[in-house]
Amino acid sequence: MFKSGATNKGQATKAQLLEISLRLFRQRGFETATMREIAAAADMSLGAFYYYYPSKDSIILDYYRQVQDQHAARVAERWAEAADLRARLGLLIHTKLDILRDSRELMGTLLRYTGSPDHPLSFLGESTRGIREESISMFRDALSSERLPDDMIRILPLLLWAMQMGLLLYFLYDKSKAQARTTKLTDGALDLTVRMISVARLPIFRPVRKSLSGMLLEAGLIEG
Amino acid sequence: MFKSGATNKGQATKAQLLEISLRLFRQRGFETATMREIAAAADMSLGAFYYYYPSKDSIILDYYRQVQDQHAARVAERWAEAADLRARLGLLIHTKLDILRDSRELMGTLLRYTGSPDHPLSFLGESTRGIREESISMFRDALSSERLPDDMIRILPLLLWAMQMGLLLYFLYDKSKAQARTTKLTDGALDLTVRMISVARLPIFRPVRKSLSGMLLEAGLIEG
DNA sequence: TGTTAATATTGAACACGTTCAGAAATATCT
DNA sequence: AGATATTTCTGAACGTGTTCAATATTAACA
Repeated sequence: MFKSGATNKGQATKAQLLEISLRLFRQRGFETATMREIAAAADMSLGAFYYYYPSKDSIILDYYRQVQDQHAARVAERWAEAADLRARLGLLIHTKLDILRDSRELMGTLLRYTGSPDHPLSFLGESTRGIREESISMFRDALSSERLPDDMIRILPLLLWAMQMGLLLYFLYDKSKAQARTTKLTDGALDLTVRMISVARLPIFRPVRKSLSGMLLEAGLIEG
Repeated sequence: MFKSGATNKGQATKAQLLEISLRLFRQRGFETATMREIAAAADMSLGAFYYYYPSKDSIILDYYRQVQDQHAARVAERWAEAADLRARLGLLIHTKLDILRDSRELMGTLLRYTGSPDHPLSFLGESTRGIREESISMFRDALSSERLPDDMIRILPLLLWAMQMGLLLYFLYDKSKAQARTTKLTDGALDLTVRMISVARLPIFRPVRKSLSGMLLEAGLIEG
């Protein structure tokens, strides 16, 4: 399947099917929208659809890829405007929130197999490693112009990514208008974060940092 | 349904059905085990089973309840042995790991609807609030004998619970023998935690603590 | 061009979780 | 005991995601 170049006929229809599917998911809800509906909307038989996507859930994986690409693009656009660390972190997270705002249900669906490590669609599993690492790398980039001890450079991207995950979870459950509470929490968390970073950078905290980085290294959560 | 006393006939069979279901889930896997198999193992018709549990997933909710009760009981048993904060936190988390060790798949299933805030089985939703608060309260108890500033007393139980969640997630994905890596990570994290608690307690950190507790309060994550 | 290989599509079937009108069994009341 | 209400159970059906052998369509090659 799709052995020849990237601008394949097959890949084009697959991209089209992704659009149609996402539109239906947003209109009718992920559960409510049936595969038969999707196939009908795409003017093909039910079985034909399965030639492109192995399962209903697997469509969400491409959505995830789309979100990550969009995130990287939109952040790059405005990267120059962000003068300091605080601004860059704000740009990163607020942009992500904006992208996900109208698709929170889909984002939630993405978490469905987080508890199943071996499932091909596990959010923390192997199949999503690439996207995850791109996302973590964006935080690495945000830190790159700071003068920080090596251990912090290794630890912080993961920690910031984890914080973003926490905020996204809060975002998902946020019933306030336009998720205003999440916006506020994000800004508060980031203010605190940059303050804590400049404190943690002090030489007094070197032993603590060493313990932490040793621990995370041994756990395989960061690399040497 | 079940209008009379607690020692009802119906509740007894429901408890039996829970046992049978969990046994089958562990033996054959949650997905693989079918409702028809479960009903057959319980010597009743498929439809009859649905008189007791509204869905396959909902069985897991009772499992969650069972885990929490077992956790509270086992921790209470050995509470006296734990002399200081470090020991109490270790007892809490290691006991939980022990309880879940042979049912990691079931535990993962419990996370299935974490991304669906309004789903009746959402792990962070309303229907599980009671269990969740019991779990957080155990950390409050572990801290009760410490002399800590008020704000830390309010913040720490939530933070420790969140850390436990993180460790459980790591545990779920841990492929090392007997999940030894999780054990190690847990001990390292707890050592660091108690160190950080005694640092954060110092008056110099009062402003930071105030920001944090104000933020969490406004976010509705802790109570005034 | 004619033949072969790769790609794309079909439609019917399957297994699964779930629903439900109704029947049976059991408890409650007069 | 008989009548009535409540609890428990049945079996057949439904809609869903998914599979697959068979077929049509398109590309590659001689």
